[in-house]
Amino acid sequence: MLNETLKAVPRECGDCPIRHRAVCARCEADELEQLDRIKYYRSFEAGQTVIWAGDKMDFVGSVVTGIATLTQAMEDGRTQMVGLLLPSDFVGRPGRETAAYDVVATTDMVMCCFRRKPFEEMMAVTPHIAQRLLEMTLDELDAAREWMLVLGRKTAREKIASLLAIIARRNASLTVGKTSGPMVFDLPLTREAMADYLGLTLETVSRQISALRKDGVIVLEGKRHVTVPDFNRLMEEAGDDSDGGLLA
Amino acid sequence: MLNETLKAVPRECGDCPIRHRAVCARCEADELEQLDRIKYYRSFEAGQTVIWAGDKMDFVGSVVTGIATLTQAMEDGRTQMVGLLLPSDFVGRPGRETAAYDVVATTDMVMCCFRRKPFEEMMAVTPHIAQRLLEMTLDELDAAREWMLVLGRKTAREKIASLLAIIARRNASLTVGKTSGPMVFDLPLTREAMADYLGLTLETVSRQISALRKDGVIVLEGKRHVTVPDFNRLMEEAGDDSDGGLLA
DNA sequence: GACGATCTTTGACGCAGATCAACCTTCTGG
DNA sequence: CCAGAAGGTTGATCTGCGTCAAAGATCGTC
Repeated sequence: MLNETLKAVPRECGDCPIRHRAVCARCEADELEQLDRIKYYRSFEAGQTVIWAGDKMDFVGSVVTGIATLTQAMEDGRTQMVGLLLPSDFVGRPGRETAAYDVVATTDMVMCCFRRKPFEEMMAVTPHIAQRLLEMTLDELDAAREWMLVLGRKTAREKIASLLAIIARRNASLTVGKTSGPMVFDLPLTREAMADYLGLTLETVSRQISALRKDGVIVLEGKRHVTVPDFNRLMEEAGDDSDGGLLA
Repeated sequence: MLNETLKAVPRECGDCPIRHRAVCARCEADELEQLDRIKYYRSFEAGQTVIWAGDKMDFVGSVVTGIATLTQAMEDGRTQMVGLLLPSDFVGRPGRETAAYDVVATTDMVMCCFRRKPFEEMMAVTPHIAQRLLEMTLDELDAAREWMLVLGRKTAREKIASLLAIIARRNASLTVGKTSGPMVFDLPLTREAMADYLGLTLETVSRQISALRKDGVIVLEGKRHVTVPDFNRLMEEAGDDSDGGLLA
């Protein structure tokens, strides 16, 4: 059965939490109105599959709240996460009929969906949307390339530290101010999902998290609640130069 | 000193080999004329660095002929290739001042460059360019995600087979027709560059290529000239499903 | 309050691939 | 012709992480 969050769906663009970051960020009032006509909200529960790779996909959309993952699987069951979708991230590709990846909600999630055909038509005549989508896609490409370095060249410990740094930094970007001092956040992923993200096994993930805890790089309360007393220390463990990669 | 190829630079858009595939693919005659005013050709010799990560970059452009690589390096020297630039591929990011990655020519190469500022201005008023760039960026993102599966989850043998399959398929897409029968091509990369592409050491690359040769998956003449007698066999070795990923 | 389900941790062991090292081939330049 | 550099191959050994296995923690359900 649906919980409270899931039922509180219908919204106006005016008070949308991702209004200024999503694909519609640059739209004017009249453009929002047009979008409004082709949009609808969908809710997903944690663990629910949004779409399977290969399925027909007749919508595109934005994550409004919650987190989803993009994963690719081999026939023998090996899987690799290829995208982590946070609020404001875009799902689907204009001009493509079928989904290229499995999309799974890892937390309860709300999406703002647009019917694909009308969205494509609108994109063709609304530069604001295409421009914003280009910008977002370029950012994603940068993130994917950063991730390729992690997958290809980093040790297990560095991989875990990199993931923690990415999550910590993202949370910091939401919590304005608070430049220094310990960072605190909850891991939105299971150990298995982290393993799929990093190209590791869940056992190795568990071991390396334990090791980082033992070495004082992080403090754990329960399995998911993390405190990072010294972010620079974490960055060193991740093998990144101190200034830090500046991906969104 | 420059060789013949390098000196044969100046061209007209009319007889440009990448006219229909590059960022200018959708441009009309008048738009080409505009582009012509801000464009210039640059030649690079094999091994030459086009730009270093972090350097100021006041142009963007397309690879016309030859091959370049995009690589990312860690402080301790570990490097990961994050992009392989073939003719028609775009270099640089509108709106970004500095290069994010090292770009190195691996063969003699010619680029068609545009001064960045005028190009950005033109993009803002020329939907054809922005649309084509979006399309190309989405394709690159797909390729990057395919690559993430390779880096994160495939064995050394599968990685090599995957790389060979990608190169073979690309060559096939240029050589029209010829649907079946053995595929023949030259490796555009050294063993070390392949290692950087695949997150391996050059020794492992060498060993796995030897193993694939011994098992009859490929036939080698010299170090670089490869024949693939049975492409489906190669795909199996790559761990991909037989239909084959359909990235450009 | 016992049960199963899901997630997590930890240990023992083995192997794929890294590391270290030697040597071969090809090419360029003096 | 020889020297040196660059690219490549192959062998011996080491090790980080995967694999297999067992058990703890937390949760919701009957």
